[in-house]
Amino acid sequence: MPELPEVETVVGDLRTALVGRRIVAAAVHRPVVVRHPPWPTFATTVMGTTVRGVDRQGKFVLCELTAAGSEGVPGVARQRSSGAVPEEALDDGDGRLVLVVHLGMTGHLGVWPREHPRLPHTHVVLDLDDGRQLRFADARRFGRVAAGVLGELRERGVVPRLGVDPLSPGFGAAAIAAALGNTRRPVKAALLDQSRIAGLGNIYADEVCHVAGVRPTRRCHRLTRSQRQRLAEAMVAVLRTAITDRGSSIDDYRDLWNVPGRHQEKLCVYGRGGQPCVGCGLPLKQTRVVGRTTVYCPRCQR
DNA sequence: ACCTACCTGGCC
DNA sequence: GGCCAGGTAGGT
Repeated sequence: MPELPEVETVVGDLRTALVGRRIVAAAVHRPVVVRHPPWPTFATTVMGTTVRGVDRQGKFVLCELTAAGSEGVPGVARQRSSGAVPEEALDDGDGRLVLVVHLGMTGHLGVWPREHPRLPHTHVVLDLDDGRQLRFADARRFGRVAAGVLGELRERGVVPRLGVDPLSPGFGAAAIAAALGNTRRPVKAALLDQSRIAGLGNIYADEVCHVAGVRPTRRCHRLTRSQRQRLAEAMVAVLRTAITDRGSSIDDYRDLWNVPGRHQEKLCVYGRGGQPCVGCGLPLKQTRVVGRTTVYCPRCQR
């Protein structure tokens, strides 16, 4: 399942593959995956645009597009045509035209030569000016694509308000710890709540709790200062390591070229219910918290 | 703050 | 043949 590290991996690879490329054709084979604007306007919105940059907000992939035909027009083309521009230099304002992709559970973005056979369940195909195609495939169709001005997409709820991004340079451990809040809900609920903390899903929420030594069932308002601090630090450490490993491929996640990540082998608790804890050897407990399968060590996590 | 629908491949 | 996986939206 694509969570922050998988999305970050895809975003980095997309940046290399797409920046500077023009979208010369757009085909939607399964209109229901296009969240906005209604097909076929989606196709005309992206057609003829050039990709200026690729970044991420939580699990949302944002490809910044120039308006069609605006390349080289003074005052419209921006001073960052090289593609080697650092991420921070990108306009993160709501005025930019963006192609938005959320991968949901089984969504996949691929970049392939036009003649390369398509993966099953390929719903959207964008032809690029280098003879390759950006393809969106998704067996379970929980994923969505959209295009438009970011501010309008926000107003329409296509891109929701997201909480702090644990890897954003703008947020330190204190801000992340505060974002957990003081509710009586279990800490796992807060970790999964994208409007508090953006980017964690079921896999990394459990891993973060394990590394922090906190039970996923612990209520937020009962967290000690030190537990909050450890959770904040664990988020950064777990997510960064997973990104280094190019994400976790449990069942479906693959990168742009269909290559799996390698972090699944390093997961401490996810998918390991009943197996011995890497810390103490006691069998890991598998339960259900806020409707999600949850695994933790009853000794190492309090 | 909770519940259910959405979806399909994989597994018992 | 039926159930389960889970991110998000939308409803109560």
